[in-house]
This record gives sequence, C-alpha cells and structure tokens, in this order.
Amino acid sequence: MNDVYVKLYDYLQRKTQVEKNAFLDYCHYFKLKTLKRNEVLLHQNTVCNFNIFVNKGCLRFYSNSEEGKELTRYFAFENKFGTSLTSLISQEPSNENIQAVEKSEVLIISRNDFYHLVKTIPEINLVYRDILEMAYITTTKRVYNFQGESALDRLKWLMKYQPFILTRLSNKMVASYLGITPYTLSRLKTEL
Amino acid sequence: MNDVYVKLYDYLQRKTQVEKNAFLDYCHYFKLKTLKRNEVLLHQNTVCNFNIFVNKGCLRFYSNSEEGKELTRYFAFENKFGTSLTSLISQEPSNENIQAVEKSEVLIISRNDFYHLVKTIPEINLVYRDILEMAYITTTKRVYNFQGESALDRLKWLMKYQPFILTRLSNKMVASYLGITPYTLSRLKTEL
DNA sequence: TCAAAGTGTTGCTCTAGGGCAATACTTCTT
DNA sequence: AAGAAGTATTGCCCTAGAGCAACACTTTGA
Repeated sequence: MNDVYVKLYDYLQRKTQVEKNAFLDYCHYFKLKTLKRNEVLLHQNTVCNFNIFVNKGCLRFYSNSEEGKELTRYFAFENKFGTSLTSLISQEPSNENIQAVEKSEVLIISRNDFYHLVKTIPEINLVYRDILEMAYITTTKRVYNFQGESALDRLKWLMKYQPFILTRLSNKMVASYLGITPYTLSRLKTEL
Repeated sequence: MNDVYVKLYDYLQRKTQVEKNAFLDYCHYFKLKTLKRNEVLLHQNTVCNFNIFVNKGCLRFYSNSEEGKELTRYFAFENKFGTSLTSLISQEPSNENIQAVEKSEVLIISRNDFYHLVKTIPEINLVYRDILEMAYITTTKRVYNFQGESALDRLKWLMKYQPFILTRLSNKMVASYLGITPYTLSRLKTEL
C-alpha cells in the first residue's frame, strides 16, 4: 500500500472492519496535498465541498466575527478528520476558515466522492456516523462548558484533557479556542 | 393507521421516502406515553437508553451545574425528535435532565430498537444521519453564538429565528437557554 | 377561596474579563 | 546580521452581566 494511505487505513481499521482490498479500490479518492505554514484551505463565506484527513501537522477551524475577533472551533491534529461540517452538510457558505497552523500533509476527498462512499460502502457509512456523533458530543460539551464554567476552569479542563493544544500552539490560538483574549489567558496562567 | 403515529409518519415522509407498509411493521417499537407538566423523563447522571418523538407539548433538555445554575441546551416541540444524544451514543451517564415543560404526549423507542432500525431500515439510517447532522449544526451555531455575540444580540437572534421559544416559555427557561440570568433577560427586554 | 409558591421587575453593588498602551522578547525575511 | 512583524506579559481603567434584596404579580393547589 502507498505510504500516504497507511494512517488513513489504520484510522478506519480502528473504527470498523474495513476490507483491505476494498480500501485499495477506493482510497484513490483521497488526494494528497502538502500545506505550508499558514496556508488557507478554505475561506470564510465559501461553500466547503471536501473532507480532510490529516496525515501530518495541524489544521485550525475558525471564524472571523464581525467585530474582528477570531473564534476557533476545532484543531485537527494527525490522524483526525476535519472539515467545515456545517457547510459540507448544508452546502451554504461556510462561516469558518480552514488553515494549516504548521507545515502539514493532508488527504482530501471531494464532497461528491465522500458521500458516494458513505452511500455505497457500509463501513464508511459507519465511519461518517462516528464522525458526526463525536463532533456532536465534543460540540455539546463545549456549549455546556462556555455556559457553565469560568475561563480559569475552562483552561484547567484544557490542560487536563487536551494538553497538546497548550504546548503545541500559540497563546493567541489557545485564547481564541477558549473564548477569551490573549491578555486574559496570560493572566490566568499565573493563577494556576 | 393508528392516530398516534400520523405525526411520526409525516415526519419520516418529509425526510425521506418511507414505505407505508414497512412503517406499519416497525412503528409499534414506538410506545405512546403522556406526560404531566414538569414530569421528568430522564434524571441527570442516569444513562439514557431511549429516543423520543414529541407528538404534543414540549420537552426541555437541561443540566444542573455544580453551582446550581440551570443550563438549557434544547427545547423539543411538536414533531421533533429529542434525547440526551451524548448519553444515548456513549452510554455514559447523562449530564442532562429531560422534562416536560407542559402536558405532553410522546412516542418513546428504546435504544436497542432504535439502533436496530437504524441498522436494518435504510430510511431510518438516513433519518438518524439527518438528526445527527442537524443537531451538530444547531449546536455549532450555539458555540459561535455564545463566543461571539452579546446577550442582547443573542436575544435578538432568538426573537428572529425561534420566536415561539420566547412566547411559549417562561423567562426563567428562556434565560437559561440564552446563558444569562432572568434578571438580565428582564433588563434586556426593555432595550429592544 | 385563600394561602403558598413561583415568576417578573428594578435598584444597588460587585466582579470577571475586555481593551488599550507600554515594554520585552522571539521569529521571519532579505 | 538587522530591521520588521508578530507574540507575550503586565499595569490601568472600563463594562457587561451576575447576585442580592425588595416588591408586585400570577398561578396553583387543598
């Protein structure tokens, strides 16, 4: 098997039982792309018609609000799928940008091809269901988090459950993920 | 067809093409239940093993935070599905309560039966996918909303897109849905 | 039918976090 | 190697919204 598909294959294998031969038949729908640091894959207000699997590096999914604030929804590190799911589903313009935080290597599949696989390959149907379920769970936790917890508690939560976000990314990005300003984040860190 | 299944049938019909005869075969998995005002269907910290379709009335999905605040995630009115999706999926104890806001009539299907239908009836597979997709989209909008908008702007958004929430429910519930206190909601209303 | 419990409003005060500005530090770029 | 651009920290002040208390008003239930 071509090296670039090993991580994707392992990912699918972890989620369900994929047939190796079948996988070799359809994996070519995923196209390899390398991204420079800060390269943008999708601009806000554009319709998103692809899904992405991250082989190496890290993607960031964020929105620029009217007041010019950056709001980050999600970081996709190695071995994760990521896309502007809302736009992919609804085919309305995305309110998110997708940007490589660092030099990255990704596999991209078009919306058509992806949903074709979802329809025809039961294992991929299951994987899509898993993606949706996990995305929903993560997002719901975030809602309860933002409503119920103080900024300091949210930071502590992040340290406990996603410490690599804190170690691998700039304060500015972490702050926009926590929904606070970099000033506040800097101050909170002294309270830990 | 038994009257109590008409709304469910129409709902499914709107989402996809269900076979009437097939529907009559499996609709008995959904059991009718009437709920008194304030009756609780699921308590926080219990595992949720059912899915609910609302025929009449309104259910509220909310969490009691440690500090005793109530945080509402979702209101399910007539013709909507609702469940503690996170717990249904993960089978971990729910962080949500499910409560009838008013006298209600619901159809309840057990988790086992529901996922059995998802697996065996392609139309229900599609409906579940739709439920997940819509739940994800709604929740993501809420995250961006809470992060990016002021309480007043969130209230205005609610008036525009879900006015029935404001007219049909108490201020206390609306406030807990907006993530503010009833005091603040009361004050904001004077600014409209 | 009348108490009791819940709901809405408003005045007062308090606090978490925002925003600006100054400074130091790091990293790109050429 | 040096200037430019971005990042982090900290002091100062400001504001949105929280929390409490008091009062009026509905609803509900025996």
